[in-house]
Amino acid sequence: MAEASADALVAGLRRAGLRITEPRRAVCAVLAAAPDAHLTAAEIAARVDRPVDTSTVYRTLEALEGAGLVEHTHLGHGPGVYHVTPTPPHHHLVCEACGATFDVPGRDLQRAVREVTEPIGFVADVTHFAIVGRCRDCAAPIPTLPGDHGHEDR
Amino acid sequence: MAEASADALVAGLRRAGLRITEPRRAVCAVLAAAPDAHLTAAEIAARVDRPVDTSTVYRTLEALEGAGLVEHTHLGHGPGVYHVTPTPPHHHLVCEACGATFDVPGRDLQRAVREVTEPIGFVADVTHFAIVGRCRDCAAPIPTLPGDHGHEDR
DNA sequence: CTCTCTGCAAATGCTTTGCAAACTC
DNA sequence: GAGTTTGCAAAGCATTTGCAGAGAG
Repeated sequence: MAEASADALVAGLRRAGLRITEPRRAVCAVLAAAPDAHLTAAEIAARVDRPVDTSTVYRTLEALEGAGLVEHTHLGHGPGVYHVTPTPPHHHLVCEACGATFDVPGRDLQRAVREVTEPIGFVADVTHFAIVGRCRDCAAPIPTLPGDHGHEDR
Repeated sequence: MAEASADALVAGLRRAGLRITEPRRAVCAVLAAAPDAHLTAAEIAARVDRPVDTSTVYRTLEALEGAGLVEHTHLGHGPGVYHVTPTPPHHHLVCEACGATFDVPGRDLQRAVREVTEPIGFVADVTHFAIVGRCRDCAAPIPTLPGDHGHEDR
């Protein structure tokens, strides 16, 4: 088991003066079990052992986020994804074609972003939104198809 | 500046083999009238002179986007925003506190992003998602400086 | 025992879709 | 006239909210 144990998340909730319940424990367990994954609220609800209502999942995630234990991000047009707050800042890349996601260290990006945003006094949170594009497998092939604009989404 | 006139948008639709209708003309006019704004589909529907159904607005925007004349972006948790494709690639900054949006040239950012994404063969579209954070007024304990940059839309 | 949290159901906001009629080419 | 497009209405998702009862402290 990793450092970001379910217990740590539960402890964080307790520290925030919130009550510890079975549904909350279960959500924490799911998050802790996949510290590197990007899970939607629905996925979390599905992975939980005992049935937990979607609204409870959202409320729990909201509580965890408020305590700084969890972050949520938008990886595309779909639902938001949640994950335990990572120690090192990182950025998300999402392939708009196949939906694959990649984590990249935010160090270099953070520096570059700061160069652009600092002049106007903007403090950026690089981790919150993803950069979309196309991964290696989806980018190169199919240069031009006859009569096709190549704009398949979804 | 390349005036993104309504006629240019209409011409683009025609070039794409699509039909020119009053609703489409009207949507093009609204977009052309605010080339630097980020409009939601609902806002476009509201600004149009003759009543145009929301679904038609979406379908028209989809057509314009497919023709490369319009882009849409997610500036936060809310609805997506649309604007005419700008000549120079640029990026969006959104203040999570006051909602102000800023455009920054994407040149430097694009380069930095490429450094990070190229090793894994990822082709990024930097313009699609916004970077959230806090603008000078909402973030800085620093007193106000003269010569503010950035412009508010929305 | 008190007050928070849960589950259910219904509501909300954004976007998409089916279909017959209207319109463009 | 043929094939797109439109408007309308309704369906889909993701997310939020009201409320009575269950459970934590």
